[in-house]
Amino acid sequence: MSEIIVVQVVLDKPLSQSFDYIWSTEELGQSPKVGHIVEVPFGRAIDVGIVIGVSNHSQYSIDKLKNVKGVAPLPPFDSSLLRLMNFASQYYIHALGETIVPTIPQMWRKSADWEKIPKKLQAAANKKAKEINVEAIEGYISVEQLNAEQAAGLKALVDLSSDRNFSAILLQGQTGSGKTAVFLNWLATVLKEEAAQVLLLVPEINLTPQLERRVRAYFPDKTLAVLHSGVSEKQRGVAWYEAMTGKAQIILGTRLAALTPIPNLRAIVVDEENDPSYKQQEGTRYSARDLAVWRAHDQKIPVVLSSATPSLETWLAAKTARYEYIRLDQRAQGAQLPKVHLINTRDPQNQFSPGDKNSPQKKSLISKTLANAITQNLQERKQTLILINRRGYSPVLSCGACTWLSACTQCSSHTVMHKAGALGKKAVLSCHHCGLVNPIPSFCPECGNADLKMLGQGTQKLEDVIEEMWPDANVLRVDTDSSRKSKGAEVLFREIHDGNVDIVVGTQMIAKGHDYQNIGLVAVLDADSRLYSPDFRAAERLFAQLVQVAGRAGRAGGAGDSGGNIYIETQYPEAAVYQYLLRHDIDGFLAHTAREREEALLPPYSYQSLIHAEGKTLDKALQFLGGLKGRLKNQGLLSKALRVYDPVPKAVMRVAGSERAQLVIESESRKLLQEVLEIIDRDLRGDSQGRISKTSRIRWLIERDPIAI
DNA sequence: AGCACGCCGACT
DNA sequence: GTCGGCGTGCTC
Repeated sequence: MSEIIVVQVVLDKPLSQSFDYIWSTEELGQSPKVGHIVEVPFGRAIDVGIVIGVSNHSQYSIDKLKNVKGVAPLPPFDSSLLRLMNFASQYYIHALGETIVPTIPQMWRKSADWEKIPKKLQAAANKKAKEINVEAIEGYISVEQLNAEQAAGLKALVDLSSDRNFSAILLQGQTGSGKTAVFLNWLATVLKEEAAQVLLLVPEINLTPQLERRVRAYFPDKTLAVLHSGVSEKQRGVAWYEAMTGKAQIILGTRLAALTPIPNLRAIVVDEENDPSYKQQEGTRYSARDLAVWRAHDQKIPVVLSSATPSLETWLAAKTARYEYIRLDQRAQGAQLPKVHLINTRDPQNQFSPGDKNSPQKKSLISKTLANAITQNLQERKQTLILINRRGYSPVLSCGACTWLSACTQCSSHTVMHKAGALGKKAVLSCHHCGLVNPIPSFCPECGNADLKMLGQGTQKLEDVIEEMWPDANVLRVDTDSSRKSKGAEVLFREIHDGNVDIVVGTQMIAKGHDYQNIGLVAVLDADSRLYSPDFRAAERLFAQLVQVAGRAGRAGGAGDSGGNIYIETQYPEAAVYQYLLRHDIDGFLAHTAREREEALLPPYSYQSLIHAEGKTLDKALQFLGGLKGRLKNQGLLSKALRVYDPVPKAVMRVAGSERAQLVIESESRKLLQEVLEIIDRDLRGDSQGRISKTSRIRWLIERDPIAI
């Protein structure tokens, strides 16, 4: 009888250990390899897991071991991918199985599907062959079409990446400076190597069919694998397979693509690297941007971080020569930077007075100065984009007689009024935190008064106001509600692009990566509201968003074109974020922010971590974290070098019925922080089942490098 | 995490 | 009498 084979398998459970199984080579038809995706019985269920070790003995009694039931018809994960997964698991303090399994597309997680897979792959291949023939017709943008600056940027990139070594490169340039053309041309040089594969990461909302088409047009003879949550499960499964088997040369996707197996990976691009959507906010809370840099370093390949407004982390690294630095400062094709106008809403001159003609019936966020500018822009037959960061009709309903405000029964937040037709047939109150939708009461639930008023305004109400102020204009609303109703945002963007719309009202969604041709004016109505957040990154995020929307204006660049205008309504025009924007001084703003952070010892001058706690009552959550802090203190772990703050309630303290608190830990030493987080993990696990404390019934979570505090 | 097992409270 | 609450322990 041949020797027994035991494999260690990790599963998608919050358990740090692996489980041993018998591997029957005879039954499974192959010998085991680390990285195999397998199906195993676990408890009374059948689960999918990853082989992380092979041996011929077990700590566990052999006769209690169960057999591996099946192996996925896939090559095993290679060692470099497993290194990446191991790193992510350790760094983000999440079990290995929980880190790996969710990155596997559904179709490869069920053995029932495994048999059907050859057929599916063939069908997909046939379909693809047809598509490519159509798309190859589109234009191929060659090196020759780059301007001098772009060509120099491309040459610098090629030079930096020619020696098969790690380098991280910041490619910084304004919207319209041609960053995309530069890095696509660079990727083309990398792809001259026959089997080479490249990874192109884009933020969530940027991965549009438009961009996909552009990439396809650049690389008509390469296979493209597109990975994001929007593509169907089946397509995702096929794309992932093509990436993993080397069939696809270009892997284009959102953050989840950062963890795709890519055996011949030669280069990575992270587009709009500062975008917050690179940070996963559930499960293993990784930063795809950071993992991309780690992966490039581990595999000794170049990674390009591209942005108009780099994150402070990246910008400082480039300034201090830890990263390479390539800049594109010209706006291509003679397009000018838009002129920035700050409208001080506290100045009565800017506001409507009751007698003004054109004054809206309803009280509106649109100031007189802005209204005049919009009227003029309409007369010039250019499109207007109006941004307001609030979905719905009215952010809160209030009682005219008492102090009642519409609030969610499950969360500590107000419920937003949505107009009839937006979320259902009738107008409703909806909670944007838990999704709860309730009918609108006819009377105040507190005092019975029937006079309920709407406070403030969202996209829906603004749409009404605009239709009233400019009755002849075609108005289109673009937000998650309206794009869900029609067939996705793409249809709406098409409308704008085709010039069927005069005024667009929408959330930040409309600012992302779309090349509108005829926007003469962009207005931002509630910019200040984004500064009220206690999060120290609020200004940095607002600045990046404003630069991005400003980039939407004045792309037409026709002869004698004024280059577009952006109007920002604010009560604080003197605030740094607006003043630097006024001068288009991105580096000035980043330098200013860097000084502030350095003084306060905030990231990137320190590293942070967050311990989340969630339970039945706020007190219990706070006590739980307080207890943890006490134990850390007793162990002598608190110091000037490792600061543990007091537990505090979260900004939205109550969500879906449970109450939440958090605790911030901060250190200048990444290593020290890591060590302490591992101690905390062990401490909390000691009294927990998975991630729920046994004694206090508190659900807890350690988050590394949080982006919102 | 899921799930079974087990021990106390108000109900057809 | 029992249905079901959730505290406790286990999963190779």
